[in-house]
Amino acid sequence: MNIQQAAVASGLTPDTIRFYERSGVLPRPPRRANGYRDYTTGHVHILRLARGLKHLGVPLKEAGRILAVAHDGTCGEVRHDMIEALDHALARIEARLRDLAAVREQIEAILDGLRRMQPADESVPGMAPCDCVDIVSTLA
Amino acid sequence: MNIQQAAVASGLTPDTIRFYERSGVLPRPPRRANGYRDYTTGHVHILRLARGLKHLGVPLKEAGRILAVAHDGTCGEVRHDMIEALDHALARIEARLRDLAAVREQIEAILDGLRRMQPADESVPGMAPCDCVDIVSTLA
DNA sequence: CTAGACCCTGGAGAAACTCCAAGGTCAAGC
DNA sequence: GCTTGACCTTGGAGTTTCTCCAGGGTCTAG
Repeated sequence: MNIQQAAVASGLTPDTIRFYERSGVLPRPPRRANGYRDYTTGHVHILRLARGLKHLGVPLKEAGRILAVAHDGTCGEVRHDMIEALDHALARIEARLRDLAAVREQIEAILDGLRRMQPADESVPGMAPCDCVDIVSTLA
Repeated sequence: MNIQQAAVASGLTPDTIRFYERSGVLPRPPRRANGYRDYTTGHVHILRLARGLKHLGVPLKEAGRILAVAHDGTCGEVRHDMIEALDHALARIEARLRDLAAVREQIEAILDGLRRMQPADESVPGMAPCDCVDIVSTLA
């Protein structure tokens, strides 16, 4: 699998993947005769985890350590520290899930306000700027 | 409420809040006689939304438009575009929630592997580096 | 009235991408 | 075989989004 396919499969971009590799965050995939990177489904698995850690705001340096364990099962770090890092990541995930649920509610409320505003002319985009102070300001 | 309190209440840092304000992403709060920014709970509400959008990776420019609607109910943009932007944000949230759940499973699997490794010497940190190839490599 | 913890602004620095130039590779169609 | 367009490579520059000072003012408690 070439880098483009790995990117699509993992939700990252080829540029990001190359950047991660350059930075030592990702394991280097083997190269084909022509020099192209050659990814396996195992690599994609790691790429997806990298993407998840990125979404959590885990610094690349720490992400690299976690990915190393996931990839070849060796932790250069002490096992105790590794477990701590992973527990930390888990806590971040829980907090983030709560966060996002709250944001979803906020956005749904705003959308609801906007939609109730002018139920007409839905089919006409490019209208004049709208003013919906009363409706949306009730959301605070 | 001063900027530090607003920061704690919203989960952002004072630096980030000032940066957002400088960038035109956040509404400018009133100032006290001494020049200090003075935040209300309404502002905190907006700050929290800003944090959520940041977590989603929404670019600041787009976040600014959404926050403007949430703050004073006016969309300088056309309503249709605004709804589109918010729908887009909602879709991002759903995808992100799925993402994080998957990452949680991945991390739990790795943790499980690490914990099963050496059930002894848990109380002794600072041990030699560990090697757990067999256990963790079964996770892929 | 002093010490410590805030606040302000402006600007430098860092982290994590993102894009581009210059050039090689490949698969499809003529 | 040859062209065309989409991919790949590297290295480096540019952008976004913070993050951290420096230098100075303000506030609260003892």
